[in-house]
Amino acid sequence: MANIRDVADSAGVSVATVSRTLQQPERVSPKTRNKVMAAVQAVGYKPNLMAVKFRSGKTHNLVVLVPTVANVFFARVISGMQEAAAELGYSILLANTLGNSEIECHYAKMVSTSQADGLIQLRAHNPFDATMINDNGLLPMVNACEVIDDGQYPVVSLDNRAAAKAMTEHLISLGHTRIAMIKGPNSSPLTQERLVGYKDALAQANIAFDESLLFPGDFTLQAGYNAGETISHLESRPTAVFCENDETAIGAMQAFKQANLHVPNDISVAGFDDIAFSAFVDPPLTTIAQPAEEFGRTAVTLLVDLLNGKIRKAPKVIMPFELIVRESTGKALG
Amino acid sequence: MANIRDVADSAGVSVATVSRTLQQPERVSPKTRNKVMAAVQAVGYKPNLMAVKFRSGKTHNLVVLVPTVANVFFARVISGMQEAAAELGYSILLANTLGNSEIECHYAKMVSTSQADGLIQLRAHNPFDATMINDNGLLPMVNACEVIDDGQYPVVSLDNRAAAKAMTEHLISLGHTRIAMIKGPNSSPLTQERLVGYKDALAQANIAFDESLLFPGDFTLQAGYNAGETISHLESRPTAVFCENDETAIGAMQAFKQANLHVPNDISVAGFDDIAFSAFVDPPLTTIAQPAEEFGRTAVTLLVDLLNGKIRKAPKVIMPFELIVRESTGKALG
DNA sequence: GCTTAAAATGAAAACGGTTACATATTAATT
DNA sequence: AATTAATATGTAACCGTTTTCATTTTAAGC
Repeated sequence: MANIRDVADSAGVSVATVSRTLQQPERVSPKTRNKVMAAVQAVGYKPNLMAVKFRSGKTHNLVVLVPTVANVFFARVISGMQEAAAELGYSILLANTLGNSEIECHYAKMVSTSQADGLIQLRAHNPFDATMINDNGLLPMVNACEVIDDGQYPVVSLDNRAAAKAMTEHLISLGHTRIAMIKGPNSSPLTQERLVGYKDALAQANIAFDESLLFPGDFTLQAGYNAGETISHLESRPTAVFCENDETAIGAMQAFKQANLHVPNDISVAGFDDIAFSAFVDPPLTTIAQPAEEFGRTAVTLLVDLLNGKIRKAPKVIMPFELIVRESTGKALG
Repeated sequence: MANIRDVADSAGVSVATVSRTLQQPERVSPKTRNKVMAAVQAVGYKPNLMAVKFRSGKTHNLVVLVPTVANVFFARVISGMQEAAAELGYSILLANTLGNSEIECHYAKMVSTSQADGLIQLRAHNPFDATMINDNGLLPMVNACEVIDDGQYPVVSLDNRAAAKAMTEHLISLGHTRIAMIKGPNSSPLTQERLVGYKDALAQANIAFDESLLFPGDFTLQAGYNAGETISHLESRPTAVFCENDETAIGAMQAFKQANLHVPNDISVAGFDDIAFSAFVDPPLTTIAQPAEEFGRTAVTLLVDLLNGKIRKAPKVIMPFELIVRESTGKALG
């Protein structure tokens, strides 16, 4: 592989001149510039970017910790990250952590070992351990979607409480009073927030909160199906079910259909996230749209700002949500 | 940040000894080994992996070109890659290329500029251009899922022709003779192969191939929906539709329902891929299961073998498929 | 205890760039 | 034409490792 010295020799100039020609062409005379460019072509020179990154101390890599890349919502977020990163000249190193702290820690080390400049975490968990503390304080991280809100790191999130409240209000406005909720994993703060929003709406409508209408889940189709089955066979069935994500809702709807319950006549179902599938299930799912790609873009932008020292205090960005009413929710009958 | 020299000073040894202690501990005496280890702890040393990679010439990064990370099937493939890569000590650099050759080319450059050791391409397209040719021939690449079968690069794929034939035979065995096909993008060889398999089965059953039963698609829910709508309003409707992936099938089913067609009584629907959603739609989708994660694992393993010079001739790995019969396909009525 | 082989360690070069500083060249000013 | 300023180029140090080769220390053999 030809290196910069080969180019210098071929062009009859010094390596410094070659480097300058490639980095800041305006600093070298047109004549030598041409000579150098020709030599680059002639010897087939490709700068060794590993050397560049090493020398400059900037890798232009960003590590992204994703609980599951197979999650459709995260896939959209990642897509947005890729775009923004490409525009800003960064590459994304994607880690599929399965929510495992050890795996997270492993990838987080890439930041402390100079393999990546910063990290984006999509789970409410600090992936750094004591051995990774930097001399000058915190390692550069941005926390998105699922967030730990301790003011240390920039955060980009949704007002999950308000969104859950809006959805619950929608169900209440349709006449529902027995509204079940299929939750996400308890470990996720997001789940807690949405629960609070749900309670807010109930309280506001003077509906007593009923613990027995809460069902466990983990954001998967299967968990939604399982909870849906349980709900189907309840003696006093709720008339509406609010699911903490769309996969859960789709799984639950499937269980209802197999139990011969009609959605929404027998039971209304609402989701959260507005993944692509939600508009194509039967009936199309009422849900909360989140600007997933924008989450990704914003997280990357914040992180790059952080790396460039453009951020003093950790900002907290709240993204807008939108209630999407489709056909899976309807008037409470009976 | 403490470097290897700080450790050497702190331990009172040379940098060479520190390096050896960390790389090949057996080559240094137990006494100094302890001294060095203690010094590493004391100064909080973390090797700069950028420097290591630069020096060693091995980045242990693999670039993966994915047309869309948001595609559920690819998400599973990526998941398998991550696993295998982690086991082998490699990192995955994921590029969301949107099937755009320029973006692919941009990321492919990472290999020729020593930012990554090799590349995995999930699309049937050579991402390298003339400027990226290596002195010693081809750049290390493995082609998976959608493949160009020119014998230059290792390949891991499905026998798409056989799989499509199996599915078509299944439909024929249910009494269907007018079987429509909603295709993938024409640019994909995979689409052509599946079409051939479909024709194979028709020919074998002495059913004339009818060009008018072919509908265009691009693997998205929306394309499936659009084709489904068209099919619904056909004067002489087919009794079965074979879709080239599950998203397409789910989109089409939705269109059929909205046209008041019952699946499978009025029309049978079959998909391809067996994504998670397929078991949770109504009715559950008959499809071809592909070992997606295994595709990813195999691709990574092949690439690493290639990098280690363990491969002489480009191997061609054919993964097994499985026909999954669920409730979206049924006997042809009338 | 002396010689020799083996093991442990250190000094310094190398990897491929960037960049501060010194020097040479050109242009501008009088 | 001489002086000065601006521009262009070259020299060499540097980034943090690994690794070759030389040297020192330790162990083994007699």
